[in-house]
Amino acid sequence: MLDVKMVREQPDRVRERLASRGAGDEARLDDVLALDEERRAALAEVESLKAERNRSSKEIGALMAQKKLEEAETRKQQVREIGARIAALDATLDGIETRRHDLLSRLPNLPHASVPPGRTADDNPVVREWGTKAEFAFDPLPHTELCQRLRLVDFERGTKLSGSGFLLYTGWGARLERALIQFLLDLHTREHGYTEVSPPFIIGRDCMFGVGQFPKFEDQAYAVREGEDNGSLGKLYLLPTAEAPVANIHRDEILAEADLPIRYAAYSPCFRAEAGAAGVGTRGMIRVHQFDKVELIKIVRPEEGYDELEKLVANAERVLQLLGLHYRAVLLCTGDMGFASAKTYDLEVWAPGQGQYLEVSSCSNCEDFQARRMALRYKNSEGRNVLPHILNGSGTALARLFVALIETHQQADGSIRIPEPLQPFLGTDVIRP
RNA sequence: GGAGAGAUGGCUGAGUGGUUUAAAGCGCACGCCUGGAAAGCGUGAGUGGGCUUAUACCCCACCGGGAGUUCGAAUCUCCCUCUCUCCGCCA
Repeated sequence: MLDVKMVREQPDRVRERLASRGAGDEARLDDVLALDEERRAALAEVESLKAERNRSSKEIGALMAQKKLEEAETRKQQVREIGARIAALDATLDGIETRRHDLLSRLPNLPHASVPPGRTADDNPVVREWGTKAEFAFDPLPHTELCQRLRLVDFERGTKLSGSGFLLYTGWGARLERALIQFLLDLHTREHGYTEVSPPFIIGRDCMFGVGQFPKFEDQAYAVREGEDNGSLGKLYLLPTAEAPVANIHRDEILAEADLPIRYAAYSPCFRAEAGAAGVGTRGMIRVHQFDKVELIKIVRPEEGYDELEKLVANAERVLQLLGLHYRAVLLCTGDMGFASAKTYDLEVWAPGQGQYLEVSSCSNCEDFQARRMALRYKNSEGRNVLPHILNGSGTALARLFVALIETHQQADGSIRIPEPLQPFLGTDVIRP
């Protein structure tokens, strides 16, 4: 959520930054400003009436103590009228505040000044490349073929169980998935200084609102029904990313400055309805309704936000380097960024069997956008409450990493060579048919 | 799932309709005292919003959340959530 005071004081800058996203959000800015103005006018009026009522009620108490009952009755009648006006104004004010909050909560974050202008993913500059595209003396197979030959994933039966977009990992495939999760968690906790947390996979609305998933992207979430028909549908949701619960761990708290920076690493499955994306790139494991991910979350002082973002990206890149996977880092342009983010790097790993790069990590600094939504603050050395920057990054998403891994390290005999750092976790150096 | 008890500031805990602008204690910060400390004494200290150059003053709201009664609600009524104890069920 944007700071209303900032919107009020720098409307032109806010308008320009919103416009740079190219989603037309700046069109709603005038409504926000008008509602804000209305709110403050109504607030001034109702507050002065309340002050008057408070004074009068106190006087009535004094009159009654002095047994001046008739005078007290007269005053009561007067205050009753004030009360009626307050009730009416409060109702008006409530409507204004609801509309203002709703509008404001649907406005995306402002892109940081260092974010390149652009409209689509084609405008994202590549900021870094590591390794080179794997060369093969044979025709590399796509992961779907590899999975079937090595019995790593049973696509048909996954679909039988839960519909398209759900995977049944089998044998070495299931074991590889588990090994990757453990490899990632150990890497980030032992070498990168993150504290491991394991959050609930079913979460409340407040978590979804806090990170900016709700109210705008409600149709993307799976809602959970508790029991048969007790009306609880919609209160709880399957998490779309561990970012949602983990970033909210300290919601509605005032941390000490010494608590920062906070760094969490969390494994979770991620559930995404992908409404409207049916039939687009749905083959195999590239786009699915459920995938595993290790997510990294940081809560830091604003002055350290962007240094921490660079470190976060480096932590995610380390994963791909250790697994010997060629990748590139791109900086998302203004038009391609997510709702809550002020600046985002994506890591795209090369998948030889696909002949394309796959997004396996997205690392963002959301600045204070989420902290404001969830009322997360820390007390600084001057005793003021400050909104920290909240960062999130995939470290990394698994189904696609799995794809890049087996496609990159496939060998002529149909086996998969396992990169050395992963071998202790999997218990083998090669997966054979 | 059933029965009971409870939710007040950083913590403990008083307050059951009006000087409560929420007592008191502990803890905290600063000052005095001291060679230094402890003790003692004094002062201060919550969150959000409005006004404002202001993190000054003043005003509004906040005693788990929401609705209601009243001139006036921490206090009375209703609903919800959560915590604790006991019972049942259960990986």
